[in-house]
Amino acid sequence: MTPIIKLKQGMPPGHEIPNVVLDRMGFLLNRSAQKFREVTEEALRPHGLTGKHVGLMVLIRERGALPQQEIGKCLHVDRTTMVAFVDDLERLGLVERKAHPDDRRAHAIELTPKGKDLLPKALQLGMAAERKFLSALPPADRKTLGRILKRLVLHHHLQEAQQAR
Amino acid sequence: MTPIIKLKQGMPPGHEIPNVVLDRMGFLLNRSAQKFREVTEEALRPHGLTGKHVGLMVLIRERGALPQQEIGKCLHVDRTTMVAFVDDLERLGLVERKAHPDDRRAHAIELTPKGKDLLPKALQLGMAAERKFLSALPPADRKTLGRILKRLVLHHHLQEAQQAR
DNA sequence: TATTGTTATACTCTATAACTATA
DNA sequence: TATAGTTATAGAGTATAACAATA
Repeated sequence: MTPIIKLKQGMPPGHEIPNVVLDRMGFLLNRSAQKFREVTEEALRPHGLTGKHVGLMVLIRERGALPQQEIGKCLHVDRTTMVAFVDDLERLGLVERKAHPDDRRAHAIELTPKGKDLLPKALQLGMAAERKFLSALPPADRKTLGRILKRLVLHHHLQEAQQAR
Repeated sequence: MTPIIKLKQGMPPGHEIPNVVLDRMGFLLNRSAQKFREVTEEALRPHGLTGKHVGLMVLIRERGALPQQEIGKCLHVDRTTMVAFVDDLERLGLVERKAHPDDRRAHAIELTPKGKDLLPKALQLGMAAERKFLSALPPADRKTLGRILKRLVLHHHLQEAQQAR
């Protein structure tokens, strides 16, 4: 005999996220960021890349060759962490540490031909993952989410830059 | 001589976040979640708590004594990770592992009087941190952000629950 | 003296595998 | 046989301290 009152589709009873938790911004942001990373990494894994790697390459494509710390300051990545990221990309043959023309301490990180070649494909995979991640939202909400988060992140970035002087 | 054209306030030249980066949802979500955690942890540090600890306590207050895995499923925390969280809170004297009435394998995690006492204060600190974090946004946007993220997180939670059968 | 890149190191967050005591 | 809790362990992600080369 099938029960007349159905359980909410696909939800094991008792494991719903309670509202006290769903109303906490920290929980929402953490879960969202975590899930997004999962989806993106799954999409980029065949190329041995993460979203951060792709972001780094996009930045270089837009700005031209940059020293590691310059990249780190734009992407909010520590200089010691930058070493590993650039190591990864260099090992994959996607970027190269060239000599910096004005400062012999610094490197100029450049995209290799292979990097320039792969980047559009990687970006495409990343954007497909993003669409998949946002698929539950109506298009207007996707745009709104981006707008609000952008404002929030810019605010805190600016604030930290002011404190750093 | 003061320059007539002022730099954008507080922004060291060249370290703006480029638009190619600001348009990536992964970057926005990661930075937001990371910054939120910073602000929250700063507020709760005097009590030796993180946002997750407070979330755990709130859940118990709402639902009553629960086994660790039950809590973990609501908060999306692995059972091995739950051990450490409950250890932390027990060490602080805020929760207690009681015997579960129906299952001698399981614990019933309860708030101690000290936990019940501290929780409102901890929640208050957490919410103040949240307000500080969101202060750059107009009130309507704060509400909208919560609504959109809630929908997103619920969608993925539901989807994972369906796949887990 | 300060800065770029580097290494070694450590800390947080999280998950996997294997164990124990129950069910 | 499966499950609740535990332990040991390992992997990401990130940061601090100290160092060499250079500014």
